[in-house]
Amino acid sequence: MDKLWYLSQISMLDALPMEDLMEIERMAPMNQLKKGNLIQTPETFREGLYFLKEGKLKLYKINSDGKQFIVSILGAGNVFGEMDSFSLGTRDTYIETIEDTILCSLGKESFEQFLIDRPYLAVKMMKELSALLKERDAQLEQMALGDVRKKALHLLVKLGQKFGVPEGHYHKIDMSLTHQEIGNMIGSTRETVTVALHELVNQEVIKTGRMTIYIDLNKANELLEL
DNA sequence: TCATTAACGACCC
DNA sequence: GGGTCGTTAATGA
Repeated sequence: MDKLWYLSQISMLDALPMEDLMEIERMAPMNQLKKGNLIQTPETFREGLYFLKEGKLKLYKINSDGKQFIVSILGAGNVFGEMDSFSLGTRDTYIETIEDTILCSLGKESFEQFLIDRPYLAVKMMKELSALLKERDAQLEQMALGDVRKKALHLLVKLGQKFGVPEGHYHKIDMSLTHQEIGNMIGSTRETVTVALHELVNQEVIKTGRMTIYIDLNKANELLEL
């Protein structure tokens, strides 16, 4: 597959002229990684900017009890990384591939110079960041005020919007999702998630299969409005 | 009252 | 046999 095509699919870069994409391509080597690969820990942190071309990553932290909290799931087209001038908040996180993944990395020096030469890219990055903030806000509200059923539903809506592929009046969430992982994402336990999902199935908001979930986004949003 | 803990059993690669 | 999923009784905030 063409490297330039991948770059043009990355939302933060999609406004860039072709010549800029070609320059990034020259600067940023491409890495292929297998599923289940731990690509960063708080100890092995490296500055730089990373573009996710294909596959999915999970970003998570581990608390003192050894419990895992999944901060975010990134898919193709997402960007992560950290350096002096700005931060995407990934410094102290573990980052692990949950699918076979193609990653493109840009060193700190090359990117900062690239950004200084192209102010319009900085504006684009601010838009990305503010969208991210807004999403975090909504998530925070659910985490603070909702019961587990609402937290789970809100999470599934987000995943459905990001990774959903239409199938009938449902969206299939295109990734392998265990109850344990959902628990890790909303700060709850597997058993509670199982019960909560079962209730949602009874309300016909979602359908479940083994490690897959289908969600009716319209019904789900109606339910969250209440 | 809602969620966690702990435990057991079933199902399926 | 390990990972996933369903259930339930006891306990906690």
